[in-house]
Amino acid sequence: MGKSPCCDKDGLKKGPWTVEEDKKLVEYIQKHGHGKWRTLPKNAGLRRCGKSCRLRWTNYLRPDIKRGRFTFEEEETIIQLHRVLGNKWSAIAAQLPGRTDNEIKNYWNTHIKKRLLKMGIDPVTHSPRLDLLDLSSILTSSLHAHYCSQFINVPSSLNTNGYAMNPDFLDLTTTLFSSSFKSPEVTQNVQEITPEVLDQFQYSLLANQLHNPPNNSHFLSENRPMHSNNASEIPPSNASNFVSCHQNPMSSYWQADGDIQHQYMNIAETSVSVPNHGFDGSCRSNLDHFSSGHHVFQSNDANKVQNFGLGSSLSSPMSSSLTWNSSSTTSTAYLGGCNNEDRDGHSSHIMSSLYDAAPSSFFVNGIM
DNA sequence: AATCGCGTCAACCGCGCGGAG
DNA sequence: CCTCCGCGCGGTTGACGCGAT
Repeated sequence: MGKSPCCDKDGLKKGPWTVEEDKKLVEYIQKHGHGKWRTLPKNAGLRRCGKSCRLRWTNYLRPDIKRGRFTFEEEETIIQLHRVLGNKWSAIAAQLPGRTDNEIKNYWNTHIKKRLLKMGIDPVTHSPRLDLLDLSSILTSSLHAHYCSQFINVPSSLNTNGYAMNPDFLDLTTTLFSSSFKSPEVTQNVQEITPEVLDQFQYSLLANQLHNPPNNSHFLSENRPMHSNNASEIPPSNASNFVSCHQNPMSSYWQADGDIQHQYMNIAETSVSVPNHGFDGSCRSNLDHFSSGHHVFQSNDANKVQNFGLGSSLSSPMSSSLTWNSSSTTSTAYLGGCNNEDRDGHSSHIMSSLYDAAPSSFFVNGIM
């Protein structure tokens, strides 16, 4: 037996609501409360179906509806929750007072989803995928690459807080990629990354960051020796900068792991790999956190990374890391965060946020 | 000025779940 | 149990506005 329609469709109005209809609905609900949606339109004198009335009320007329653009914090929360909950819009909406599931769904589909895709992030799995990366748009900013590669300090316009750009950042990704991605064994759906591509990518990230600085982030540079790691150092001195920038305690946290402090980022994570000086190319990938056969770091050998590709999908990688050792340094790069430490105990951290266009807020802290 | 293409978002539609009888 | 009903959810549609041509 088929389900009976919620109401008789004949003679019922569809389409946009008029001011008059809104008024009738609001007045009725204020007087009698909502619920009984099937009978509500008749009682309220509306030629609409109950479903339409409910939708109009919950998505538009409800007094606690919040209007206006989504804030940074709201967007960040949506991304985080979507990563955990998927397309459970009502569950996500429950965490955002005044926002409706419909509004969040629309905003996701029209803004966030596109932005993630453009950045090479799979909006379903929240994993980095280079095959989704809109290199053309990113490389547009590589017109500035030459400019960016020539300076060490951030231009004065961005240097108001005395923060200087870490020059080593310019070498970071290229070294790792050129050391690790020479294998021809690039599987299907995995895009090979050449040093040239990476050069452009690396510089364009920087260029994009410099030309589109998110209003809530800073370039940071801080010489901070890390001779000892005790509880009092967690979070480290720069963590407060990060947290305050995002004003969302969910967005990052710190964790001690032996001699190295790890900085994690919970919002959609990206793959920012940070090789250090003296890197000898001996890598070890840590795939423990990956729950599917597709992974970002493909390892043919327990101790060496032969391929570094972006897999077709990742299922819920809560965090992932790439660890490598060289004669002088130990580094761990996280998707979304990185921590470097050399033999002398100096550390550097790189964080990326996916809030704006291509990784929008890099936190570059400390250099030996 | 007219047309086209695209982005946005309110509204619709179909489906499924849970409760009542 | 089974059926019906009310409701909520998520996917999709289509009207509208705006910028580009």
